[in-house]
Amino acid sequence: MGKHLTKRSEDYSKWYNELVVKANLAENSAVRGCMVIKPYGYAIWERMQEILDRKFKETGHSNAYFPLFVPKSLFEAEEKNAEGFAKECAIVTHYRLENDPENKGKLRVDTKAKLEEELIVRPTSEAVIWSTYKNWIQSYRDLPILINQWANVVRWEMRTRLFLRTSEFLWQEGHTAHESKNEAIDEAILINDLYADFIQNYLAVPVIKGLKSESEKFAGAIDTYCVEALMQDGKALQAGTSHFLGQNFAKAFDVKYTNKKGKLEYVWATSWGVSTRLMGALIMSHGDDNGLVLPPELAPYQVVIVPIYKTNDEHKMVEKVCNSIKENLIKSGIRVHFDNRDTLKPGFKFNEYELKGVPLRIAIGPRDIKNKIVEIARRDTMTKCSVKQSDVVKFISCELKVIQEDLFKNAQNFQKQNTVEVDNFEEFKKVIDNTGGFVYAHWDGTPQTEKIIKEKTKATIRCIPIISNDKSGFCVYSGKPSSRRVLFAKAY
RNA sequence: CGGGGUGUAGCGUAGCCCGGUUAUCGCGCCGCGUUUGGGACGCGGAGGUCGCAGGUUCGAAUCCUGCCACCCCGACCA
Repeated sequence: MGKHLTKRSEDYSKWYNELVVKANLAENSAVRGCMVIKPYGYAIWERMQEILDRKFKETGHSNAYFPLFVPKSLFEAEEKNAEGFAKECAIVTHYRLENDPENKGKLRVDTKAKLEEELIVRPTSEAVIWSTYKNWIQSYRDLPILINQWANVVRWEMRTRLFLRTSEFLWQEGHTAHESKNEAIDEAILINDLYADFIQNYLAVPVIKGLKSESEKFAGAIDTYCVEALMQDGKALQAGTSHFLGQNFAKAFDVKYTNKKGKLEYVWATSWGVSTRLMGALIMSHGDDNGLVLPPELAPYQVVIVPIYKTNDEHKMVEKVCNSIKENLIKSGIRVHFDNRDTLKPGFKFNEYELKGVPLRIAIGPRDIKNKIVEIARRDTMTKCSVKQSDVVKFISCELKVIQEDLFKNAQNFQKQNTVEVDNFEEFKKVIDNTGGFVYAHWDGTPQTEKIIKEKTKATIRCIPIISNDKSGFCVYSGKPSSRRVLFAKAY
């Protein structure tokens, strides 16, 4: 697989293989850039789903499911949205195959089965959802609608990249409808904050919250809020977005409600999402030369127990202690895996779980049993220590918290060390070209300047940060006045 | 779609320039035995449309033409 990866991700190929493989759908298939998510990789995604789902529900949202296919007429309704996604859509034009009389055993498209209206495979679900909401909303009493869906979407990207930009990806997309502008804006901000909290406290990846510039915002949005993370190679990754859609979709799909005064009004909307891209963020934030490093909050199993023995009798004895420790850990709510496979040597297992990023490893052999201790190894620091068997649960609960915090602190330090303020264009170019990272610079606020900077340096405005105590200054490129700095970086 | 490159076993590869027995090696896989506190070792074994199609030739993985797929750099993007 190595040869099919980019130069950079070749470094990661060792542990990509543990999580995910590039789909080999068919020989010479035109479907490119799809990925098969292996069980261990999927378990990580499930942890993300579990945590996010809980948070959505805590904030009043419910799950629902909408169709995969979007009739073209619906897709076209919101002009900017349609325009923005038009170039990356898969389109269903026929609904039947037939035997090919000239090519025995082969099938061909039945040209008689052409669809009246083409179906777009959803690149995002605003169109289907808003055409449905139209029928759900009549009165202010029907609002707000706070719905999330877990789904797959297809975006026919010209260039794909495992995790970060696959043709098909899994995500959640929230779509809400509100009575007032402010309520919708509050919702968009609430979710952006929720994403930041999730990514920082669970993935242990520090993010910068902000607003997208005019040219970077979502097609069809008034404002796009986002969280931006910095990867170890100095490139930025958009980790999540939350859009205030204004009344654009309500107008496009004619979604009106009667307010308390009996007057008809268009509803206000938001949409927001995070995707399997977050798994890429995880890999590129914490991974090291030995493989993946998972934050305990997210690890499918937080602890792995590896037994060590020579004889059958020793195996039985060790197994018994392992099982009892496993039970105790489970009782304390710790996710634990006891790897009792007897076809592999302990050393092999050590390496395997390091590759998989399991935060803590317990090794137990005859020697430990005699001394009533176990050996515990930390994945992130690669350090080992001995712990009394009676203290294992306490020690591990505590250590998991420490690892979670340390991972975040380390990533945060990295981000700080790779963030600079720059006041002239020469310096700006130098930083972007050499060290990469986040660059705070003044910008005159025009799309033209933004575009020129992108052309000259490949750096884009990642966001206009929400938190800023910046003084006014002069645009790093044009020298025109600027009220504040914005965040530039090369992005994935 | 523009520029560059690659395609040989499940994975990674040698061979290609300069055509010539049965296509190389490592990992992995299967069997037996010895091993087991940091990726074990020995012996034996299985596994190949050399990307596809055509051409040149007595003979093609190797040379030529076309096609396909993939990778890298651009435009696009979560």
